[in-house]
Amino acid sequence: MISSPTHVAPKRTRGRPRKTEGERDDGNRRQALIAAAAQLFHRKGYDATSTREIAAQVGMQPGSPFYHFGNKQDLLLAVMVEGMRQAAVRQNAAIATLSAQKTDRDRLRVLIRNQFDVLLGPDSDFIPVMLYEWRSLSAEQRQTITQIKDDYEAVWIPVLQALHDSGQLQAPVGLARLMIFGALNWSVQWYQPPSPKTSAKKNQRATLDDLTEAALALFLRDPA
Amino acid sequence: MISSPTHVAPKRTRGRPRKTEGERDDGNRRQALIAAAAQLFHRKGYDATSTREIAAQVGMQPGSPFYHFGNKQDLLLAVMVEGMRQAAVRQNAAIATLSAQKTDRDRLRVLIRNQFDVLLGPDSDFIPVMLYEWRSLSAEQRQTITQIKDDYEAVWIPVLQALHDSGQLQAPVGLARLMIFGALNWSVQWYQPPSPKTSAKKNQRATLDDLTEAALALFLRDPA
DNA sequence: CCTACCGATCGGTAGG
DNA sequence: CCTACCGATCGGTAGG
Repeated sequence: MISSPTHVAPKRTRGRPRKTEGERDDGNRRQALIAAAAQLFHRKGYDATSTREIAAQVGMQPGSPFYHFGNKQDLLLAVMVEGMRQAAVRQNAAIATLSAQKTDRDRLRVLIRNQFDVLLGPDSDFIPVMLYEWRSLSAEQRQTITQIKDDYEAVWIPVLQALHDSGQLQAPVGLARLMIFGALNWSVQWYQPPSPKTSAKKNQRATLDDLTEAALALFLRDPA
Repeated sequence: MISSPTHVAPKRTRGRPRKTEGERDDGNRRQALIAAAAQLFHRKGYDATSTREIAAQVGMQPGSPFYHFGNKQDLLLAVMVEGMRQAAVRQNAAIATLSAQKTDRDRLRVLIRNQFDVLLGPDSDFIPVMLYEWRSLSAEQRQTITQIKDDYEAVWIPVLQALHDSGQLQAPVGLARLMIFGALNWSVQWYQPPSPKTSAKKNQRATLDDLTEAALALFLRDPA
């Protein structure tokens, strides 16, 4: 076997960060761009973030993101699609763990808790970008996201309907769903996680579990 | 009395729109800039709106807004301050009309209804800009808005506390307030007013009164 | 993916 | 408030 140049095992300590030669590089840089974009779009907003900043964050040159994405808008769409993919995976997993004898209230608890996790937990840059940069998408791109989001939210409908039928949820299901999502999604604007250092102190901030129980207490009545 | 030049009553049909000569012009152009900025910031976002567009909308030259405002950020702040001023005026007026024998539920209804009006009613560009362009303010400007907003929201606290004490509101008052505002504020993202033409038709959209009743049904239990 | 580059736009200013 | 202007930045591209 003729040794190819890639066998030389070059010790590159200079230059941009690159995958070791044997590694499959397929979507790796692309994923890095999406993650960097999500973080910057979340922190500074879409319009206020330059493609140069995103490139710099992953060690690329200013023009290089356009090798992976046709334009800046496509990168924004990729962030949102990736976020919804993760959210749906988590939501499906959370639902799957529910045993049959759980109550509808338990089901809603799981959905709400997962939503807070997606909004405020680790790796939670993607969904806030989707929620707050919707306006920057093209009409066609919005359709794409709308479809994905509708699928995600559809899981909530039967749970809310069951709660409505049993009298635990009084508002019309359609408006209730919109307002509940609003109450949860808005937490991105004000929630600050409890600092681990002062965890023993008195001025503890609310945990995601606290938020979940507060939401349930706010929306649901006791079962009849 | 010597006739001053302003008495000539010049018939200007050319040139930029100007106030008739006798009129006091003090903050008039400034107010026009604020209103135009509010509309454009609401529709396109702060970063995506150029000061040139704002100037054009009120018939000014590209550099002229900077005669009224030191920079673009100051104009954004002015939009928000004006919005909060209007919202506070309306809220105070709404509260003042409440007779003493009204229930706490009635009080909350009035507050929620006013909030929907401020968010979705006529001249409702200002508050959405405040809610969704917060990030674009400087740290100092945020303090200014925070104080005004705290005053506005303070009115809600005793009402929510009373409802909590009587068992109609079960969630902790602090978190309940944040989530209720979230549910209401989020309506900016999805609400579309009923079209007047098809008002007799079947596919009616919700009115602001509908939203208010749905919100009350969602948050409150029947009094004990 | 880098190099080198461009046209367009933008916030803001000097001077009247 | 207009005229005239500037420096900076930005999204994006050609060619390798």
